[in-house]
Amino acid sequence: MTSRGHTLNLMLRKLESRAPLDAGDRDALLALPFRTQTVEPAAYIAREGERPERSCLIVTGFAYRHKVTVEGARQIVSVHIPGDIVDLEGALLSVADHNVQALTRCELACIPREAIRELILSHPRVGMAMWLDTLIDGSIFREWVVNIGRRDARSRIAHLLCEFARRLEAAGLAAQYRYELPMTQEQLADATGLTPVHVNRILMTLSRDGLIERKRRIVGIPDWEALRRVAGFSETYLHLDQVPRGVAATA
Amino acid sequence: MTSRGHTLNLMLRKLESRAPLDAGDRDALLALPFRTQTVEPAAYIAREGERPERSCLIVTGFAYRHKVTVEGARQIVSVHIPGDIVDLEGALLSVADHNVQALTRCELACIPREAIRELILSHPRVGMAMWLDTLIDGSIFREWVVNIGRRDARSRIAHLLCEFARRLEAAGLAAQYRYELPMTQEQLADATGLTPVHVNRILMTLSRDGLIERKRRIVGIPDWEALRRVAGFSETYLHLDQVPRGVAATA
DNA sequence: CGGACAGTTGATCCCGTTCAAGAAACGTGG
DNA sequence: CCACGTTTCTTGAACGGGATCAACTGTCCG
Repeated sequence: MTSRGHTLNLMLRKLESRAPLDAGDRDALLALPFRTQTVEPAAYIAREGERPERSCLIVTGFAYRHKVTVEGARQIVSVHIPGDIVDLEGALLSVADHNVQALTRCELACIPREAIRELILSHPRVGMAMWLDTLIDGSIFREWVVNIGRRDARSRIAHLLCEFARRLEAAGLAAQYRYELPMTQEQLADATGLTPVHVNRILMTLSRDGLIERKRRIVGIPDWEALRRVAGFSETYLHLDQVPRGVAATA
Repeated sequence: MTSRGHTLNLMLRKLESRAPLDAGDRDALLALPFRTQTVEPAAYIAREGERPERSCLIVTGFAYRHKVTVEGARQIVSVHIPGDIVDLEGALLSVADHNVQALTRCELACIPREAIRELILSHPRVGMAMWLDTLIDGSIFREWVVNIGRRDARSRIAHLLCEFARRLEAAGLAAQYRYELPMTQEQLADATGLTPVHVNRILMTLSRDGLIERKRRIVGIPDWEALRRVAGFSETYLHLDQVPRGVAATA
């Protein structure tokens, strides 16, 4: 009972930050059927080519999405943090076009795709919030295209670290530009389109230049403005400001 | 013949191919207020940082979305063809995170954001179709991240050419792997994260190897299977299976 | 006919890769 | 608690794909 409410509250808060919902929307959302599930690091949450049957809310832990080319090279296309809904595409697309894998041990709340479809048909404001969530996802993908396509290795890695800082902070999981990033350098390489060796060298120089501090996988940013400048980072694309306005909801 | 109904029929057909609509949905969609507009090549359709007030359906012509880094490098993040709805994010996001620019002369049908919001709240199935459209957009972005991050220049360009072939064919704008691609080599470079010079060299070798045929900006693919293999192309990510045949058959 | 822009080609350079090997850190099980 | 295999990180040396710089050749169009 309490755990039920608690778990989906995370999703409710996320969606409400994207678009205003009324009491009926909230109740319907919290009444969604779901199954909690704990997966180990590196476990697959979804596989390319499979027919998805559910969408997952990350309650705790980190996950990432990736694709593998025919030559066997892996590219990570996004990293997800607690509160994110991964595989929302599972609700509407008939076949998964990428893999979702756990980065750390994750607690997930899995919701059957039919339940989501019914919810958005009966409560269009919830659908609107989910759509908005997908739009923001898309915005982040676009920035990743720019990051990988047009920034050199140093800016590229700095940009990734800036993005995590702001997203984790917005989710209440980081403060004062210090956070845990549970990714190996190989995974960072796969996220930035570089090699692990080069990622290592760049991290070294960033540390040496006082732009970041590293203790194991804790990242600290002593001078945000300096790192931001190196990265060419501007957080507009994260749409964190998404103030609920305009879409009138009667509470 | 640019009657009201005719123009929006293109959008109706697009959305109907993504999710089933009923008669009421159709009528409401066709009753959307819109303004047709013709823009010249290179004209801006939307600008980063602006507050979007409308979304645009491309009736004829090509357009692309891009971002510019602080160092001035440009990255094209997507290319759009007739029937595509660009800037659907304009309906929900409060600030545009990228530019949209015309590639050729374009006829657009511009719909005010408020009208779209009202439509999806009153007709959730339409909202669902638009959401699905956004999800497929996202899938294409992911593939671009992989393309730019993990494929070498030759595969990268081959992949882009394969993608255009399939998308244009699905829209009824290409047949037998022959189509017009109204992009300069500089724009191809900006789309693939390469330099114009290198794009030129790669196109040369692709021609020399009989993988493509070029006459001005007409691209022909004499041996689809061969180019597909060079590109490592698999069309799952385009989710064309959700699209019935002949979507753009404006007979 | 001339000016502008797109495409082509050559020469050279450099950022990031590749290959290789050692050093930490991290579990395990004894 | 330590011994030990495994993964991750680190560093060096050499290579190469694509960038850069620069010049030339169409081709379109007024």
